[in-house]
Amino acid sequence: MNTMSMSIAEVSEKFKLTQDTLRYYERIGLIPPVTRNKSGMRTYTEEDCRWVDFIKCMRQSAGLPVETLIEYVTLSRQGDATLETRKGLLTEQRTRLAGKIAEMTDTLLRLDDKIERYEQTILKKEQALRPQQD
Amino acid sequence: MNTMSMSIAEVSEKFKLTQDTLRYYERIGLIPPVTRNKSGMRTYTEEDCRWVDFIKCMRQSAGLPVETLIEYVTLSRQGDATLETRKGLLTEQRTRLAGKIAEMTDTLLRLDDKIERYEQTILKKEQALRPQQD
DNA sequence: ATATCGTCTGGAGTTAACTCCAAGTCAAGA
DNA sequence: TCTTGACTTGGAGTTAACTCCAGACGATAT
Repeated sequence: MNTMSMSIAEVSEKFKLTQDTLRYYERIGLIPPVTRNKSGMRTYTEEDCRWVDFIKCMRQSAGLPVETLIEYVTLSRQGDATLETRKGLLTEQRTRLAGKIAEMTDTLLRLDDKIERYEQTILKKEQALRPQQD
Repeated sequence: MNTMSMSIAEVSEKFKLTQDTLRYYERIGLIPPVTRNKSGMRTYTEEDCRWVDFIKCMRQSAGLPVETLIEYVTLSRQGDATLETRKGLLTEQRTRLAGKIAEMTDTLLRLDDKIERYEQTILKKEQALRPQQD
């Protein structure tokens, strides 16, 4: 079921995060408290899912530390007074991320170079092994 | 001193890795054994430094796990017979890295979007606070 | 000769981020 | 009513990658 609300098993499946990780994230305040049913079980609303998605993305792709994200979530729960602060936080992380991407792009070129040199070396080896042909 | 060989203090300074990390990397085989002087101290040759530089780059920028790099270094020390294997290993990591960069670029756009929305929200708030001025 | 400094080693300790587990609750089916 | 299965909690355990430390050694300065 996608509309209304999802069990922890469904959310785990959908976002490829273990149930343990989902509970852990909530426990440490990395995502806001998830909606519960009368027997205390988590029933993720769409809003809850958006948080899971956002946090997963910021952790796994952007690589932001858990602590920074807890700070962001805490600010969010304090309402409009923290809008500027939150924007500042995201902007700073955006800058970091852009820097990291640039650095990784350099590294990619360096790797390409190294691989290219391997190709040359291997080619030379092969030629040395059949000196009489062609 | 840059030509000939450098002490661990100099290498640490140059590559911004602590002496402990340099010794650790060598101990676990992440860089090949470093040249020593008669009293047993490390005296990094240019070749040693190139290893440090490469490994630092692959760890910190490409984010390759230590284990993978140990494998690469081990292969390197086995000579030309492992050229193909090493090239394959690097090629695989290149693909991973390219994927990661693509993913992070998506995330960057997503962050930009979110920041943009913050800007809109903040602007609206400001307008609401001074209703009489045009 | 002695003190200081930079370095050495082996091993223990730390940190971040999960990951696992035991014991308990709740709802549904046999 | 009993069992089964999905879920709950608090807390302990794990993993990767360092990071720190104590005790020893060798070269140089006093």
